[in-house]
Amino acid sequence: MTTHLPHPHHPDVPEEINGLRMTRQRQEVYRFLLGERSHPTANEVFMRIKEALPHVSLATVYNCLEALVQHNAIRKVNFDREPSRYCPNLAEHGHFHDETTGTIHDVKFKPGISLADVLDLPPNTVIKDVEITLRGQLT
Amino acid sequence: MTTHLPHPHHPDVPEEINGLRMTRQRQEVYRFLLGERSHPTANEVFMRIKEALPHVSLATVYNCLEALVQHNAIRKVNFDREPSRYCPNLAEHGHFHDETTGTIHDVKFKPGISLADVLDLPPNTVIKDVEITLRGQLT
DNA sequence: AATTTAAATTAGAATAGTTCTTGATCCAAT
DNA sequence: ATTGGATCAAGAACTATTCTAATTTAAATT
Ligand SMILES: [Mn+2]
Ligand SMILES: [Mn+2]
Ligand SMILES: [Zn+2]
Ligand SMILES: [Zn+2]
Repeated sequence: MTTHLPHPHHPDVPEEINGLRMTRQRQEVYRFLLGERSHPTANEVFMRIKEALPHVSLATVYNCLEALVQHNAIRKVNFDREPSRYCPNLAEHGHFHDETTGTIHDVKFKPGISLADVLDLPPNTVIKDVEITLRGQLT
Repeated sequence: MTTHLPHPHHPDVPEEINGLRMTRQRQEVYRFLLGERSHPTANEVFMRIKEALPHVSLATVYNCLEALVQHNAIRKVNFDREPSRYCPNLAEHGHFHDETTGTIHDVKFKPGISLADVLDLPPNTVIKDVEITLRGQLT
């Protein structure tokens, strides 16, 4: 193993996000996700940032993704038991899985809609997180 | 390996469900799920029906569960990447995960509510399946 | 600037839920 | 009774993810 030169920071990603120090690896992961709307998997992130960081490991990609999720910089989304995917859209939204193409699309809530209006929730329920997944076809 | 005596069918489960022949193993899996509201995992089903079928294998439980799901007799529900759980409630409903107790509760939709009323769906979208998951606390 | 301390990264092993493979067994139809 | 297809059982294989341990990097302290 060779020694590494210090990694310059990328200009368009801040040095810190929500108290998380942005190392070079975290920057590459975060920057790639910001420009992606495809909800890539950890492995897809890994293959992509290897172009900029040939020595990066998959474990580090998992570490970076987890750190970014923990600091609310990105979101982790799951479809059934498929590999987890990662989403840079921090607004509350759902996910539509187009079965024809395999693509995933963000779906916004209509303005002014609250879940309590739609769901028959038990009393004294405090909702911390909501997940809405749709499967179907774009005709 | 010893030879097995023929297994009698259980009186309260039909011989066939939606075209799926109900073997003794499928009957035990199905009958246990019908009486459960806890959304058990495959392993929990396995441990429970072993009491009635000591020779049953975990692979068979997975096979039975998959067959029942495929024939719309039960539903498979996933929470993040936790082990899959199985639900006998065929009505359209969501799942509330109580973080305090770890229990899962079915959540009905309010009558007369359509998803198109709530979500800003792209045009020409045909929804085949919806999944709503809530996480929070029952205070 | 050198030293110390802590955080982050890496490579590979380990984990765990699920699926697959293969041979045995069951069952319906001939 | 025999055949053929479905089902089952046991264990191996698979795979996304997590863990471990050693190294490297960065921050903090002297
Ligand atoms: Mn992946
Ligand atoms: Mn299980
Ligand atoms: Zn998204
Ligand atoms: Zn349910």
